[in-house]
Order: sequence, then C-alpha cells, then structure tokens
Amino acid sequence: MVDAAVELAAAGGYESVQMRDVASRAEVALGTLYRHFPSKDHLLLEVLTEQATALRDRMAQRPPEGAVPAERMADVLRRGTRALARRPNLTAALVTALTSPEADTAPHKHAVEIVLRSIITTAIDGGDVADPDGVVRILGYVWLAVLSAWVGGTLDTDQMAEDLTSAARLLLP
Amino acid sequence: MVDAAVELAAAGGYESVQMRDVASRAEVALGTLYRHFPSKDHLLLEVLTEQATALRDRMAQRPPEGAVPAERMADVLRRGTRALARRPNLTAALVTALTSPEADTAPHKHAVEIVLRSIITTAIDGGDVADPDGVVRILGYVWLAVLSAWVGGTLDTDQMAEDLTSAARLLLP
DNA sequence: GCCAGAGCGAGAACACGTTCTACGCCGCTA
DNA sequence: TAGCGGCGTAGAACGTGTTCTCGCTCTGGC
Repeated sequence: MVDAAVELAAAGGYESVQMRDVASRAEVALGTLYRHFPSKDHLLLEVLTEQATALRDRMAQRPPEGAVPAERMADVLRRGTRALARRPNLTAALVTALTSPEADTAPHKHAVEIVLRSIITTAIDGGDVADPDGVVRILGYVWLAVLSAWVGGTLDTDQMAEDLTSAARLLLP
Repeated sequence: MVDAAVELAAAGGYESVQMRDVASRAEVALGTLYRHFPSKDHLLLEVLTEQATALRDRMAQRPPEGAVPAERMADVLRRGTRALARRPNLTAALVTALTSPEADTAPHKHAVEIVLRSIITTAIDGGDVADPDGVVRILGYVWLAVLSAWVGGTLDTDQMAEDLTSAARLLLP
C-alpha cells in the first residue's frame, strides 16, 4: 500500500493519491486500506517518515562537509533540497500531508520533526554554537515553512534555497 | 458573507465553515457565494487579510514597547499571540486556509505574508540589525511554522510563545 | 471436527467542496 | 416596448475522503 501511494504521489501529487486508486493498485479493498491507515494523511505521513529516515541515514553515511556549522548546514540543505527536487510531486504530496491540520496525526508529524531536527543537529554538532537546541528548532521551523511555501506556490526552488542558506548564515557561525 | 464565515469559524474552526452554511447564514445562494469567492480558502484568506491588516493598524496606533529590537519584537509577539488566542477556533481556521496547498490562492497568501512582515519590520526598525530583510523573512517563516504546528496539535500555546521569543533573542540584538 | 472472531473483499452510502442547470429579476439600449 | 446581459436563487449533480454493510475465509482453541 505504501508503495502504491508513493507511485501515485510521484506521478501526480497529493490529489492524485486517491484512496480508491491506492487500494486497487495495492490489490486490497478500500476497507483494508483504512484498517491499516486510518486516513490518507496517515498513509502519506508513513511515506514521509520513511523518506526522512532514509535521508538521515544517507547523511550519516556521508556526513556533510564544511569547516564551520554554517557550511555544513548549507551542505545538508543543498543535498536535502536536491533529493526533494528529484521527485517534486512526491515531495509536494508529503509536505501537504505534513501541514494538514488533522489533529490525530500529531504524533506522526512530531516524529518527522524529530528526524529533521536530528539531521540538523548532526550538521551543526561540534561547532561553537550557543543555544544549539534553540537554533535547531528554529532551523527546523524555517525548513518546514519554506517547504510549505514552495508547495503553496509562493516560493520557487531558488528562493527556497536562498532563504534557507540565509537562515543558516544568520544563525550559525 | 465574510461575517458569516467569521462567525462559523469562531464557533467551530475550519471544518465548521461549510459553504452551504455560510451561504444560508449570509442569506445568499451557494452559487452567489462561489461567484464572489471561488473557493472556501479564498473566503477564509479574505478574512485573514482583514484580521492581519487590523493587527497591523493596532500595532501602528500603539507601537511596540522596548529599548532594543528583541524586546519590541517580543512585545509584538505577545500582543499578536494574545489576539489570536482570544478566538482560537477562528485562528485555527485561518491558519488552515493559509497553509492549504491550493495553488490559485498564492497571491492572497503572499499578501498576508507581506502584512506580517511589515509588522515585524516596524518592530525591529531603528535598531542595529544587520541584514534586516533576511531577519524579517526568517521571523515570518518561524511565525507561520509555529502557528501551523499549533493548529496541527504538535505545539501548545506556551511552547509557541517560547519558541517565538527564542527566535527573536537569537536573531536580534 | 467445529465454532468464535479477526481480517478481508466488494461495493453501497454519506458528507462536503465544487460545478452545473434552469429560471427570474433588473437595468440598459435600440 | 422588446430584447439582452449580468447577477441572483433554488437545487440537483459530481468527485473524493470516509464510513458502513454484508458475506467470505482462515486460524486457534475446545
């Protein structure tokens, strides 16, 4: 079911992930799909969690390069943005699910946030950062807001990268 | 129609603003409502624009207090958060509309962002801020992300205020 | 061997955003 | 005066997320 959701999302974004289509592509009944994922957003957040974890693993395998935290952070953002831009429809679908207001997905959203923060943390670790925890939280917020603006159409890829590096420069040595 | 939407949103949040209800409360037909506002999100963004503008006007009438930008910013955030907390359901509905992914509301979203940034700008104006434009953009993003997280249920009011003041402290003198 | 219950399939049913149809009223202009 | 375009009403219709109904199959315990 998750694979089916990924395929549909990659092809046409959030609105193309129609529960009936997911079910039929996964060769299960609609009720079965809903038994495992209580809502469309739960399903997509499961996908997002997998993707975020994969990104973290890749970052761990090949740590970001750079002498100071700001440079390493910029490297992380560059690689992250590249990974997201590879399948823009999928990314848009996942971010849409992440920013949807359904209250009962809050734990899953929080889990994703934790993963993002851990990525940021390893990037700035070992540098001379005052209040690293606060900085990590803010960078996480900026990342989310920028992605959301990109999905919403108020920001293009370049502006997104620009704002992110600007935030890294302002907050990190 | 806008008033009807405000009443319904204040009573029960985003999902309580049902277009049929808005139409009947405003004593117009559904088609008429859609003639003026091409979607539910357009309608709510109209409300949000009014609210944001009103907040800006209040800020202009009684400028934020504080000796340095960080203090004035904290004052702005305190007052803004208080205004929002007065009608949490309305705020949640408006933020939901703001973070919804509908592409054809992008101009309206951008307009709201501009208003928020102008509020932030006047708060930090006159202080010794390097790269004020970048700082304003980032603070705007943090504001949006924090509101969105609050609506999504991953943050409560206190954590919201805390993260906002933390961002102000880190970015402003 | 047999039954209770869990899991599944197939599909109808429901809710709400959105669109469409059919018609009426008003003000304008030839 | 007659027609016409714009705006309005009433309400059906459509699409998609979600829920519900009902019957089937399989499995573990007696």
